[in-house]
Amino acid sequence: MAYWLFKSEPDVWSWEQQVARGAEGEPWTGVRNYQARNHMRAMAVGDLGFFYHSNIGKAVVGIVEVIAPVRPDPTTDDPRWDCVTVRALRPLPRPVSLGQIKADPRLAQMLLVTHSRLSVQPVTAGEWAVVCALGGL
DNA sequence: GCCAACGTTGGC
DNA sequence: GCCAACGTTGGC
Repeated sequence: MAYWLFKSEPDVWSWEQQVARGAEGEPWTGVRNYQARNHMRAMAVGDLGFFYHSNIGKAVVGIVEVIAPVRPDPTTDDPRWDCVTVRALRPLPRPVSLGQIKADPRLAQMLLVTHSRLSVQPVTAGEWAVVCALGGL
């Protein structure tokens, strides 16, 4: 199983909205970047991901699970773009801020730090464990 | 609100 | 295939 990080601006799509979708989940649409798309193509059902609030909040706030494999993004006719479906699994008891992540030497290689604009990114097992611990899991 | 980083587009 | 122009992202 692999680990990922999904970025969303909370005034566009927030963790609260994701939670409200429940077990049905929500397609992760709107990705228009090849690298991010390729990461979604590499996902498998059952993979886990962090839900990160960008711009407002700037923190990892929860954990989602990939529940449907990659398919064409229904929000565009452009065949280049795909989406997966994710459902909220659990919130982090304590959201982990970007500041905390940047301050932790164990997380210095996180793509969130080194490639801050990438909206869907892989997370290593080590990084996953550290962020979960910081978040109170 | 600003601006740096960087990805995409399109002319040549 | 190069590269300038342009648009977007996202931290501050």
